[in-house]
Amino acid sequence: MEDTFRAEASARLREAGLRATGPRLAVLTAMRRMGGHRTADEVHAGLIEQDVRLPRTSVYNALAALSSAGLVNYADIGPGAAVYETAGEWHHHFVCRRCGAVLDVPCAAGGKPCLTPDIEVGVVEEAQVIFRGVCADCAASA
Amino acid sequence: MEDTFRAEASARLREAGLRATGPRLAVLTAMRRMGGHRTADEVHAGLIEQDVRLPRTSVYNALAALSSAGLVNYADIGPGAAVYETAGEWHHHFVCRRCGAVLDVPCAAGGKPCLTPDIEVGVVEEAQVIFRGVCADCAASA
DNA sequence: CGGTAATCTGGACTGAGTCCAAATCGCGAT
DNA sequence: ATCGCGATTTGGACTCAGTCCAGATTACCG
Ligand SMILES: [Mn+2]
Ligand SMILES: [Mn+2]
Ligand SMILES: [Zn+2]
Ligand SMILES: [Zn+2]
Repeated sequence: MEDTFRAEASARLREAGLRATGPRLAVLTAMRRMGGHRTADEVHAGLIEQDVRLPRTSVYNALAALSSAGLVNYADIGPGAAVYETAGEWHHHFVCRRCGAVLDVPCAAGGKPCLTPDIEVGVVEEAQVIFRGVCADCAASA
Repeated sequence: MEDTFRAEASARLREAGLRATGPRLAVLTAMRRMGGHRTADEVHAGLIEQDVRLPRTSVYNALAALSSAGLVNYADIGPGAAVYETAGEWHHHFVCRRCGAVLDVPCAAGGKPCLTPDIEVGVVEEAQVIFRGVCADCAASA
């Protein structure tokens, strides 16, 4: 199970023209174990906790590679804050201005409808939708 | 003209429950003069160039206030990169991964399903859409 | 005009993200 | 299996946008 998981990941990395290296598989495994939205440093800490010693820089490198291979999704949550999550159903994010919570927001039309701007700007590779506001919990306690 | 501009801005700040202070009006004036998408530090530099001495922190404070008053728009362009622009027609942005260019993308008002989440997450105050890819110029020279 | 709370200031600080050159490793070719 | 080379990792230092704080100022109300 763990092995088939790593084998599949390796295959997908190579499909993307990337090498299936130790750090990349380690990061992916850690992310699957931790789940949810994680910052690069949280992933790093998670690895250390499991006695998987890996330089912080390598985590950044691995995340970039995994992201470009489509194995993890990247979400820019605000200045100086980015989170990663294992790639699943495409969705958007809601960020609470008060508590910083990040909530998943299903994409209304399914697929990636937002990938098509109304004007010709170039090759659009991804569209990120971020809702900002106050989450239900914070709104309640105010 | 310059005076009516400042008077209007003052009024709009007060409408938003904010004080019409020197730094805020100075920043807004500088942004109008410079135009386009500007980082906080570019605004700061622009002010210095006009012999308007203002601490960097104050520019950040002013931009936050102007943003919450709706006089300038804020766009999160990537980790550690945010740009501001004088508020006009609401629109989205395309960011080129190669050259970093930021292009305006008109918002097909109402046409984009993603602008309204279809689950209850809380009070949504804004939805930001960021397209990432390779701009036409960069695509041509490759 | 004061009084007062909002805002400004200057400076130090934080920490996510980046950069680089030497060492290592994955993998296609032999 | 083994080799060779280019992709990748590593460790460490570094950058610099953004934040934080406490004392000085200032806008605005009565
Ligand atoms: Mn998510
Ligand atoms: Mn714009
Ligand atoms: Zn919240
Ligand atoms: Zn470009």
